[in-house]
Amino acid sequence: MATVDPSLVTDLPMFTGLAGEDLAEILREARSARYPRNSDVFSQGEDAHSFFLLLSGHVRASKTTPAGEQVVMRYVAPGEIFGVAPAMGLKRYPATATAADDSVVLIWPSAAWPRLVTKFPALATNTLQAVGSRLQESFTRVVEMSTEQVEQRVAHTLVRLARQSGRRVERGVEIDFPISRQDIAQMTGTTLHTVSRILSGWEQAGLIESGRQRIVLREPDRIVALAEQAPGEV
Amino acid sequence: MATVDPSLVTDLPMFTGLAGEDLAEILREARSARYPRNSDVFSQGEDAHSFFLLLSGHVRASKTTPAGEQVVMRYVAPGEIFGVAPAMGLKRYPATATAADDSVVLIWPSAAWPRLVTKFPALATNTLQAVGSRLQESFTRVVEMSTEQVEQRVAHTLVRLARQSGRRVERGVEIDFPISRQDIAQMTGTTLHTVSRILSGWEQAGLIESGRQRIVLREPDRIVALAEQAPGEV
DNA sequence: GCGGAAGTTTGCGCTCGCGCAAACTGCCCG
DNA sequence: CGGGCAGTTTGCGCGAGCGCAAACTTCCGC
Repeated sequence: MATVDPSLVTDLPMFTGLAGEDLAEILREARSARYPRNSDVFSQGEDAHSFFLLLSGHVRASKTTPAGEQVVMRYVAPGEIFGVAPAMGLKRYPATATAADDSVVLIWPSAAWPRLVTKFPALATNTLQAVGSRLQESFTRVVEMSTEQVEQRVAHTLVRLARQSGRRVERGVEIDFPISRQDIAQMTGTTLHTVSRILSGWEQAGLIESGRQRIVLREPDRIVALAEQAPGEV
Repeated sequence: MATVDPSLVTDLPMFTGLAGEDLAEILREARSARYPRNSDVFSQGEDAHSFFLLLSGHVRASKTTPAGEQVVMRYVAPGEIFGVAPAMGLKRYPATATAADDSVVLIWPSAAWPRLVTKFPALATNTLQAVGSRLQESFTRVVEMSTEQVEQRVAHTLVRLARQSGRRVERGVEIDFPISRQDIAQMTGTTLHTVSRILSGWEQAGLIESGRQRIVLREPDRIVALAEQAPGEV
């Protein structure tokens, strides 16, 4: 397996303050792998043997409750690290990571973490920032779940997905990976039925255009408005 | 202002791997302050000038939505760090920290962080673990909000508070700081009315004993059972 | 010891969104 | 090209819990 070309990753936030030979040394410890759509990168509860960086594609992180229900925690976009359980002191992965689309990832063995972080303290700082911004996202989600109605939550979720992984398309912004009503339901704490009803409504109103696992925001601004307006205020 | 006695804090997770002169040096950069009950340590949106460690008392971290609603993110227990926005690369505090009870905190100026973390990389690692475990808690909360009914969420919340800040008392476990129905409502995404109804029910059933800003779990095991059982299963 | 403020309890009606059920449609695979 | 499956749409009825309103209780300051 060939070594990873540093030029692919130099500009990522994860490697801020690292370059040249340092970066090359870090990359030498990694291998890359391809995951076809719908395959698992790792599973909840599994021994946290590695940590990852997504090069291309999209990865869905989801948690399963004791009762067997699934909740989607986030979608990982290219350039982001994920499965950093070892750095947070966890022995097992707290969630399952599934390729939402064909994906290529870099993989470091967890055992390399202590050594790398000792030699390159910038890694700890950068990881801390990455984890910190995830904590903010998670807080935002708790706040939304606590205070917003379902329709508003769905709007917020679509806006976030579009910002993070939107692709400009003829008339609007398309979410750049296959995503089902069920997935959105599991991100917003509702049922696929309710999501379907809401999206149908928006499609009628010309706000979006959608199909099987595909959503195009035709009028992003009006979706943003839905996301931000107070519940009663129409 | 006297220097902080290292013996007070040596055993905290935050200072794992640090001792003697190193620890003393870190503490020399801090000052301590006392916050009376209901006073704010810092406010959401304020410039993140400092980061903190709680020595005694309890601090409530809450976020206010644009619409003016409050959501309680967590209660900080003694020994924990909080307000670590600077370490996560934030310029402003994302939440408001209020003393839930008379509290004593250590305060470091944010400006000291880069220097300290460079000189003592263990700080970054320890902070990463602290932030990581908060991320896990936050995820747990998202999952609960997504899949559980209100009664179950309240049960989970009380169990968590009792584990984190419970005090063994004559018959049961008392939550060790003043907490209102309103606070619990803001932690569980419901209204104080609903919380009041639920707690009244539990009090009738002998599961708890409660008063003004005071809750004693009489039968912790049965509350745990409520928290864990599937909604339908009675 | 009194008055008021803060916190808590309780009632009632209504609505959002779930649960259940069934039909529909685009896609993949044989 | 046809069968079947995965994903989606839609209808209908019901119930958890919210919104509003009002009474009650405990605590604190004066």
